[in-house]
Amino acid sequence: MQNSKNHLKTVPKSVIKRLALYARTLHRMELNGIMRVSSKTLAERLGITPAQVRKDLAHFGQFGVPGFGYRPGELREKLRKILGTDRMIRVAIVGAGNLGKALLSYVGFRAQGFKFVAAFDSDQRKIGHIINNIKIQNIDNLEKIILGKKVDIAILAVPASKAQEVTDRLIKCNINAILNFVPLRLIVSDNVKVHYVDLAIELESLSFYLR
Amino acid sequence: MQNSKNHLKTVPKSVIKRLALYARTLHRMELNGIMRVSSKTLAERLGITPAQVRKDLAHFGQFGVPGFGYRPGELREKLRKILGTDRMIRVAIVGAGNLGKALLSYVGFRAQGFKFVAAFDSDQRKIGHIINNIKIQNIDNLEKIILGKKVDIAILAVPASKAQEVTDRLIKCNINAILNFVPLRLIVSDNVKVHYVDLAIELESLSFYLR
DNA sequence: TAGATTGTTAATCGATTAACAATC
DNA sequence: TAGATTGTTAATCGATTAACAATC
Repeated sequence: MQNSKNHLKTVPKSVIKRLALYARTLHRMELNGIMRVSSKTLAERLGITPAQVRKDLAHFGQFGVPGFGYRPGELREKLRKILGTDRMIRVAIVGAGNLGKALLSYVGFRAQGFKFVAAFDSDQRKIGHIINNIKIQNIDNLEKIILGKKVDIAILAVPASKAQEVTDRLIKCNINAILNFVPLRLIVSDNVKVHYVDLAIELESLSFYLR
Repeated sequence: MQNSKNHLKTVPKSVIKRLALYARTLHRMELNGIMRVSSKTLAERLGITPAQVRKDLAHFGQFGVPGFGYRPGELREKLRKILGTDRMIRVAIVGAGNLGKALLSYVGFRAQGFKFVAAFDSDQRKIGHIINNIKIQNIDNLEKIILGKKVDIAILAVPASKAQEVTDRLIKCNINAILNFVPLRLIVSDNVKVHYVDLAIELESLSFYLR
């Protein structure tokens, strides 16, 4: 019950996201030389309850010392192992429009241990350009290049009309994790994990709260 | 109980997001000439249950015809009224780095009835540039310009070190809806609504699912 | 009318919070 | 040891799903 792999089905996505938030916060504490943190302190920083912090961690084992709390560096290391971010994660991006290009040079990704290893587009005017040291390649060569580069995660930022077709091709290349920016539900088999980032929906739902 | 304004506190954010998804799906159906849709069909398109569709709508009133279903155009109009997207929403963006610039030209926003009316940066090399017809202005003039432009929503895409300060200034200009791309919890009063889009966390939590 | 599908209530499921014995 | 905080169980809360009478 210690190993994350047993939990693929049972641990809710919301818990996983919070684990990543804990890891980030712990990192900042580490950089500030903090040697000790309680679930109470960590929770305060994130606007949640201490019980939730402890409950989330309990999915994966015991990481604290009763009466003391947690050691930031230690806990962060364990969270990174659980999340699988204790190694470099190799990312390919499909679609080098404005959004794709911005993601390609997003410094937040590099800081967190992600590395772009390939970028694709179908537009001749974009192919060959180099952004953040990555050459934009012809999407016709997707399969050949992806299979050679050991890609872990694909980011999808293509026009909606191409999204499903590109997804199918990615999956044939054994990609089973996709971060999808296309406002469309992708049809994939159960072993493929898709996270949706829907920028328009975020804005639209905000407008509900305008006084 | 019909008016969305009464529900600001009681309707969960997840419901509001689904309403926006319903509106989008209904729009596509409309464009395809579909004159009638059941909660079952709508739910299938979105991968949820028909009961959830009906329950979500029930927060705001009765929109369907028993034995018949819903008229896409009609329901979409009502959802847009509830969401407040039946008018042009005016958006300002603070931070014109790669991400900011990409958002500024993101066509998905225009399609949904959002309009950028101002963009800001502190970098002299960016100030004065025009992107998507919007001139990037000196952030020193934030207050003056925002107050003149009736901004509804601000998008935050500045470096983490500036995020809280910029937020405080936006709120002083009566902005009470912020779409925040900075990986940091913003401190705001209760009447201000912040939606977080945390790109690094999305990627990190995906890596958990890598087989 | 018969069939279909709504709106709504009740049942279920899951996630969050509270409480506390264990323990450093 | 006394105080603090964990890990975990039980209680609460909220959201999702099922069921069905109402009704077009």
